Amino acid sequence: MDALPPLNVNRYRDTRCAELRADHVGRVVRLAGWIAAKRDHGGLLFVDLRDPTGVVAGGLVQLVAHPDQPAFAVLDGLRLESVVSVTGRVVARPAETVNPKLATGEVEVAVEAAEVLSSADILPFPVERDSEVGEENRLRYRYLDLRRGPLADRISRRAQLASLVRAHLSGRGFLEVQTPILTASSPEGARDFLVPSSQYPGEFYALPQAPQQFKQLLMVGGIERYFQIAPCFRDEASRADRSPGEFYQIDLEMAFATQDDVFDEVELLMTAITTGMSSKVTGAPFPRLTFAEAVDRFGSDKPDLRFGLELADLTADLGGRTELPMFAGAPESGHVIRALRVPGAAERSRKWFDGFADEAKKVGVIGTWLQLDPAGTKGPLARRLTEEEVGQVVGAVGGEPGDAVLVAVGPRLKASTLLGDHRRRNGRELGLADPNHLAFVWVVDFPMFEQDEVTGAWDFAHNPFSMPQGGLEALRDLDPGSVLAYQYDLVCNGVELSSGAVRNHRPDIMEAAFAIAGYGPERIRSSFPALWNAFHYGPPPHAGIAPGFDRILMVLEDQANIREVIAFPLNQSARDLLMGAPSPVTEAQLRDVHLKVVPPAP
RNA sequence: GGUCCUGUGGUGCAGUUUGGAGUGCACGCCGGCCUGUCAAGCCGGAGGCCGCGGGUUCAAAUCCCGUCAGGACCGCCA
Repeated sequence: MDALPPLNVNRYRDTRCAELRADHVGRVVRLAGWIAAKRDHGGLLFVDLRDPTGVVAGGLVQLVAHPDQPAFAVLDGLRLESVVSVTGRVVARPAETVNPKLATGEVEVAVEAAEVLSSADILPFPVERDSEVGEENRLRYRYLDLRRGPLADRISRRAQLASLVRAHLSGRGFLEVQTPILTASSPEGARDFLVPSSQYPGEFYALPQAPQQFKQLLMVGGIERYFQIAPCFRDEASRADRSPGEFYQIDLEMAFATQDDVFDEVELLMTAITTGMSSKVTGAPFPRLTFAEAVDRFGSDKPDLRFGLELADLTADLGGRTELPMFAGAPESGHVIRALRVPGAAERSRKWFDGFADEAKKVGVIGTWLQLDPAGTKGPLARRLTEEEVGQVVGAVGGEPGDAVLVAVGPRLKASTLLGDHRRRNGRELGLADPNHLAFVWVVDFPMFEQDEVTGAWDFAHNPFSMPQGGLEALRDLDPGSVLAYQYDLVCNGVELSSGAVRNHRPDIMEAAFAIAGYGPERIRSSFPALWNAFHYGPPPHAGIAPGFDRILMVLEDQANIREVIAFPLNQSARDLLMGAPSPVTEAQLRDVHLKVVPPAP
């Protein structure tokens, strides 16, 4: 049990539930808390009192009231979750009634007096009982959900993570700097949340999507190492691991630093976090995969490395060699033939396999398969390939009787990620991933540019401020598609925890990069004036990263949904069911900020 | 912007596939009994526009269309 916080002894209480042990027997104590449960025997009333220490920390004690005391009627008349202050004597429980499930189970408090501090209405859902409750209700009555142990525990772990991060990074010489919440809208990235200015009609602040430009400006300002547990705001759709609206990053940046320097610091930080907050196994240094390897071997830029099931490449073996046009023509059209083993899937329904083929079709890939039925290989490929070729496919993926082999033919990224999605889903369904392992991996060497499929135009694949590998020469001499960026992701158990980069601090290289993306220098100047100007007054080379604070906690706490590690989250559609946000405002408020609402056309 | 899943007393579910009386389970709520429970037990009771609107049908919780709400995913998230 963690140490209890200091106690203010006052008229409400002089002792906490979690403190009560056998050596308190005989003492008269005053406790305050919530009525967690009542067991009424007519001539005897048991009340479980839960105080703010919480059930998780053992803050639950049994009170006993007898009908000859006035306290009996007081407690008997209260609903669950009412708040009381009770005075009574700590007594040892008879040996046969000791409750080993309670930390305080050797004793109970014989109530002499009870004062009602507040009484509760009928509850919208059971608070104490460990039952499933719909998430809508949990969000609407978040304060009741917080009283239930698990969420409260995660919120307390969140605080622990925050102080651990601060202590560690401060100890490593990082300076915590707060950056503005009201700033300027930036043309890149997600949609901004806008805040209208009352002083300047028609002008707006924006909430920062990340303190990206500020942290780079801090580098120019001579701060050598910066960090912040930074709120980030993006007006974008949510996912299970992506909170709509707002989230937190452990934002950090280092001057005169290389990619390896950032990796070293982050490995120290992550190790401090995992050893301090988890019994899960991990090890530094973290392995590194290039983006290309990650896609080729795992079909994902955020692979879960806790299990194998690597993709096999059959392009060289089967491409151009068979009678099948879809295979035969693959190499010359620049397509790949990739295969994934799905353990034990030979007997899956036709619908399941057809579903795979449909998914493939949707992304412009041919999806086909083999079913390694012990009685004979089935599936469309079995009929079309020679026995030797079937053997090649099976051998490449390590297929065993009873498995299925999914095969995708198409453009490299699309064919691979299609199979990568199945790898991830099957890994989850089959329980292949060791839940006690944290498989960190650096994914490095992301491409600098990507090409629009339709127009053929090049654009930045990720952060336009990343330093291209090879600098000016690479931008000048290489095909844009083969320029790599000093851009990296930290991935753990299939979750993208952070993204970072060595920044491009050189205006000349920046101009060259923007030129490839079709932008003139005036575009940089008008879009990022502060950074552009600052970079003309001696910016140091710098690099950084921003691990997602909420996501780290999700992984540590084994939560599938990010709302489970946030005290007051928005729901999937970015509504706050508790506070009722967003909400209309008055005409007067709109006038103040010079806005008129135009309802969307029906 | 799109696809899919869900919506049944206060809560969590079953019933929907194959239309036939609001039929059921657990918890909670109200009342009664009960002196050792700890998910207390026993007896009784109240509580429902089956999310909402429209359609098909002799008949709709059930089938169809629309809509609203919650969730998962795609797009999106430099």
